[in-house]
Amino acid sequence: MSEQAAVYEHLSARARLLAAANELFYEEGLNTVGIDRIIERAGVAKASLYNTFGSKDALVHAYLVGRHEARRARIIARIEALPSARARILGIFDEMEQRASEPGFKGCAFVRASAETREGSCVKAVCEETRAWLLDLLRSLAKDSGASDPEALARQLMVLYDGAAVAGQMDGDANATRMARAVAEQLVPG
Amino acid sequence: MSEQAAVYEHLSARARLLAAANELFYEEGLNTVGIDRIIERAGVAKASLYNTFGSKDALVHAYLVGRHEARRARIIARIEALPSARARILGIFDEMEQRASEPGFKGCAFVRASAETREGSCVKAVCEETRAWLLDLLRSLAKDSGASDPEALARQLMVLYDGAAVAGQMDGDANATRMARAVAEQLVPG
DNA sequence: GGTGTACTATACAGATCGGTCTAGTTCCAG
DNA sequence: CTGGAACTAGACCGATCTGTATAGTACACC
Repeated sequence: MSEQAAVYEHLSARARLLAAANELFYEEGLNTVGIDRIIERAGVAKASLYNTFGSKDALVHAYLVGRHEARRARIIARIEALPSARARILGIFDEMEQRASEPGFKGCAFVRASAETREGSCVKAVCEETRAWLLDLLRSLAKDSGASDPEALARQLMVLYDGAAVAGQMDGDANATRMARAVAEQLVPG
Repeated sequence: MSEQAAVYEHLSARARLLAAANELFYEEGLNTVGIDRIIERAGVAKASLYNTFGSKDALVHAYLVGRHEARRARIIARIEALPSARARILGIFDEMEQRASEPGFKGCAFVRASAETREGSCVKAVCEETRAWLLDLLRSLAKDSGASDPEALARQLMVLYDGAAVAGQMDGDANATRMARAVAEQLVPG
């Protein structure tokens, strides 16, 4: 068992594999990281990976589903107590700023994943799901905010959100998220 | 020579390799596409690739440098005749909208490339170069536009630009570029 | 005609890829 | 005590990867 693997000591093989995939796939890319690197970091036998997930593709899928659920949970936890639609919208950007400030932030996992998969991949479906969820949330909040054109506002906020993540990925700082938030403040009424 | 390769008929081996790399790397990713696929589409012998570029990494680098120069040329050609800083800023978004409307648009090549390379790669340098160029351009235009805080405006426009490209990549339409342009219209004075 | 350059075709090397298989260990439940 | 589930270690498979080496072709220039 590697040094890295010791961190996951008490977890099941499945959880350890997901934790390792979560780090390696996100940091270095789906195709750059091989099965061997993952099982080494997870401290798990190769047979366990194939018993649990069946294939690398399935592990990739599980990794992305986990990312989607984690982000959803973080955003909801962040904004649920906020008093207004406007505050909740800005809270979404605050949540990203927090993540972008942490070391190891590399942008949106779904954008990264979709950059290295062909058209018909199962990755695409998860990406669409998570984007649809976020757009729905923004649309709902835009409506509640009293915007004159909630649909357009939601899409503009989505562009800002995506742009902040990419700029964070490429430039390695959280400044872009503050810029995006500043623009959002101007766009959202109230 | 494959069917695809016939397109590049009159070009040198170097140009054909770059053209093939430009399609395949962009569409499917740096690590997904192997040398064999590239030389097949280029209709070129493997030895020619290694005589010309020396390694796959060097081909990747040349591909990205070509992308950078092509984009710079397109943007400059698009905005040079425009009458004001404001028009030139919006022209940058118009240029992207045009590209995003073409079939096969998959977002920013540099974002895609950086999503599948480790930290210390030579890809990083080209990405920084092209981003620095665009940010400089936006900063200069923001200053000329008479904005009260040109630096902040430039960075906000950069977020919008990045976001538009990503949304185009993920959603497969040019609508996001129009949304980004609409926000830019609000931000730039005049 | 002869020489060099640019190129092609293809076999090959060594590493690594995803994935399978066997054999053995640990440990809890009946 | 026994059986089964969960897991480990590692050999192994065929395919594919980047890169090299060999041998030969087409053509321009002197």
